[in-house]
Amino acid sequence: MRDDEPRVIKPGFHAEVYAIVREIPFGRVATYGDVASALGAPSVARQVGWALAALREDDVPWHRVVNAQGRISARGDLARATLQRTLLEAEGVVFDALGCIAMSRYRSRPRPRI
DNA sequence: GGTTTGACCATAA
DNA sequence: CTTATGGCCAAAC
Repeated sequence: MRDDEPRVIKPGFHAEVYAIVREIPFGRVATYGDVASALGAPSVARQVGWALAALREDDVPWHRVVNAQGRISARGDLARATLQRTLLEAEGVVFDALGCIAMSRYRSRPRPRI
């Protein structure tokens, strides 16, 4: 094990986040706020993003999580943003000319975990 | 311990 | 359209 990288020793919050994200159906998306709400804390959207940024597992469909505008939020990481879009399109999710997803169609409300 | 940061959100200008 | 601001809270430093 390497300890030169941030690693989750004792998954607490992130484990919950990952559990929610894993529940998002194929071809559907959820917002950071939706995931946060499913955790019972609508205001922890930032931490959801933080948790996904720290994600190192490959069994979590992180690409199905977008921001409230239906756009990809990868900040400076362009490679990740491109990958996310590619993965979503592979699931049949369509982006418009502005790079937005029609949330009214694809949005999925995660089942509350509380 | 306090401070900073962040894949957010809503609102205002 | 862009930029700014306040709020939120976990993790990293």
